[in-house]
Amino acid sequence: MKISSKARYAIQSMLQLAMQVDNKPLTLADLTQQQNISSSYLEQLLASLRESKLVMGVRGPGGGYRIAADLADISIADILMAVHERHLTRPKKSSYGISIYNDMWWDLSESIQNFLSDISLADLMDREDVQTYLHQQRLFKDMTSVASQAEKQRKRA
Amino acid sequence: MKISSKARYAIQSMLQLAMQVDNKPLTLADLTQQQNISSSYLEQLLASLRESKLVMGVRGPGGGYRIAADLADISIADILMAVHERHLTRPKKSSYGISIYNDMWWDLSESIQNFLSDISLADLMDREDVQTYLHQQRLFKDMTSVASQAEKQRKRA
DNA sequence: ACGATTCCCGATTAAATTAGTCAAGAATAA
DNA sequence: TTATTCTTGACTAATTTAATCGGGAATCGT
Repeated sequence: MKISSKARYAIQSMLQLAMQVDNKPLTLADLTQQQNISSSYLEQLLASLRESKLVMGVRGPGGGYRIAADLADISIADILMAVHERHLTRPKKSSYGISIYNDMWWDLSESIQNFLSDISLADLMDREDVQTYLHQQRLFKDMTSVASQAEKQRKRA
Repeated sequence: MKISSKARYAIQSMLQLAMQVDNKPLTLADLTQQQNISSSYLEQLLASLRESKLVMGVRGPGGGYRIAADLADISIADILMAVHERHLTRPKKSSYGISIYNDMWWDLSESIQNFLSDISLADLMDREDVQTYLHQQRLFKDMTSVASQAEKQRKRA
């Protein structure tokens, strides 16, 4: 099965953002480093994600992009729709003469849609290795925050 | 969710073929009439489907295309793979340094793949309205075959 | 064997989408 | 204020999708 690389970039970016401890922003540069893609192109994709209110941009030093909604409320379908706009919708039943093949097609297409709508970012993160990874990140963050506290103490003295 | 129109054409064609009573061949012209698409383009898609052994061509008058396997053995994933070749495969775990985002991506991608592999043409046809339609087609065919028998009788006399 | 039908094959072109690049501007933290 | 970082828009290149054309090969009915 081929999924467009556009979709892959978008989803991978969302995953990276989703995994940030405390939803701390990631810069475009941060995001681009993981995937090998030009930053200006990824920027365009992020713009789409922003328009769809899936991420938000934070300007200035320390800024970047962060997730703009609850992880359980963002589905794979949402992400795909955000980046490849222009999605067709099922014609009204009334438009007469629509063939049975057409009906079958739309049914299929809707079940794919539903499947993808059922997978949230939260679901994807609910895996053992991911959780372990996140746990480590948090530990690391605590350590460094303790260290910086100590540092401030030291300077003050 | 956007599915490429290439995929849509392929799936719709397969559906049309699948619904033929007695797997009687449909010509390119028959297939193109339902969808609005150029016949030469559809021909290219059918060539891919043929290479993947999903359909077979029958030349000469009365010929056309017909399904080349059991309907229960042809999945949506098979059809998609046939028309957009060039499908990536998950990198070996050994290639070191592969990120956790990458793992998550491939897991997702595999679950989509599995989902699509689980939907066969037979499944899609297992719907009440489709069955009713097929039933009517068969009745019609019986009627006309009886009529043509009668016709032959008449000529012979 | 002939003629009509229909798939088969290759090359070529056009349109659409995806991917990448560049440059100037606006917000913000330190 | 200055460095950082997103924002915006326009433009180009590469790739994929869609369409077109022409001739060839198999097969059916007569």
